[in-house]
Amino acid sequence: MAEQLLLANPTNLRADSARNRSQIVEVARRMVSEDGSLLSMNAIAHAAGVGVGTVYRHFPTIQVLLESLAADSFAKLVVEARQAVLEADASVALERIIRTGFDCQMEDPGLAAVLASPSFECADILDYSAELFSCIGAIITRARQANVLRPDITPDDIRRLLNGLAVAAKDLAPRKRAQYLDVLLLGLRPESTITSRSAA
Amino acid sequence: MAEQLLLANPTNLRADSARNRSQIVEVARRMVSEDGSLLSMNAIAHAAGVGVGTVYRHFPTIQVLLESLAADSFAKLVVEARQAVLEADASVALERIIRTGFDCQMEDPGLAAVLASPSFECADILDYSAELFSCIGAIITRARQANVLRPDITPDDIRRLLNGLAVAAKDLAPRKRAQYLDVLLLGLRPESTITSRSAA
DNA sequence: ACCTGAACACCGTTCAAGT
DNA sequence: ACCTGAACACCGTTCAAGT
Repeated sequence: MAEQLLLANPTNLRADSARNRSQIVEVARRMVSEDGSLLSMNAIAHAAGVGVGTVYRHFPTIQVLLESLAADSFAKLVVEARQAVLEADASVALERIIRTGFDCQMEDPGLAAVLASPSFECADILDYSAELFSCIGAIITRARQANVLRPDITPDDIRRLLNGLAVAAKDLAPRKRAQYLDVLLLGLRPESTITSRSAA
Repeated sequence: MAEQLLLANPTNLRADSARNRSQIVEVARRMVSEDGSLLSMNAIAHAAGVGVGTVYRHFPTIQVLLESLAADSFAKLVVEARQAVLEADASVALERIIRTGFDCQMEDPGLAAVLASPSFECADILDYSAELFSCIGAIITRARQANVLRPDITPDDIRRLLNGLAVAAKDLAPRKRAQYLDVLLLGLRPESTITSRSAA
């Protein structure tokens, strides 16, 4: 009952198990950063000097592995989202949480992949997601009331649009990325608004 | 020398070859519409009652197969793009070509997949792409001069942003899709503009 | 010319057998 | 408890052998 399934960073592991686990994580992280995207359970096992079954023992599915690799980035995003909620100005809060979501995805493509997945399997990732959505919800409610956001936008819309923007901005220079983010931020403003902003 | 490689709709085929080819296309089209995305060469061959080698003879790679399936949609998009160029008003032309690009991708997810691919393999798809880019280029040049488009946007940006929007809008209701498109259209307008548009 | 399908090197995933 | 790796059912792709 008190057992926690699919925990990304379990504790109380046997010494060799913990060693294997960190080996696997290290190898997988290097593989995704090198190769771009595709990672294979068998290849990971081989590179980590471990049986395939050991990889599956720690990460019963590829989704779990991906979520585990992105857990730290996701936690960081949640921390930043909480700070955005505390922002006094509704418009600033909105821009900040969207900018943060975008930046975090650009820093860690693995996080972008996880945020794009239809559902989560790790318990802590589920928690992070709930927390993030709660922050987004609070901010866009305020933003709507302050008339700095289109009234038809939901937290899920923000998630989807950020995912789409991450796809569009993949492999582009920071300046281009900033332009794309600007396009989204401007487009999210309610209709019939005077937009006059200083160039970056 | 006069031989055309990787043609999507070759002519002058032997009778049985042509029959096989249309069988393969038919099966593949049904598979992508049913299953969503993944299609397997071996599965196609089996479902089409044909050897695997025959599938490879007609479509040397999956990319070629995908491009062949999307060729008609792509041609339609190019026709619409040409009409958008003829639009008198620069702003109307811009909105029209973007809307058309989005709508065509929504109608045929296979076209969206092809438009998202980093490079093309079929000769006619390359032609379509060049033509489409030419249309986009002409329109955004005009749009910039008319001050109805951010000056830093290139044709490739339009392509990327439309791809991203297609990802974001996947599986959503038409009304939501229209909202997302609105967000992009608004966001593409130059800064310091009064935006006052009637609700859809 | 075109077609066939066994064969190859890979996947993800499982599970009896070991320690 | 945990690990191993052969084994299974799949991939994409090739190519000798058939008609």
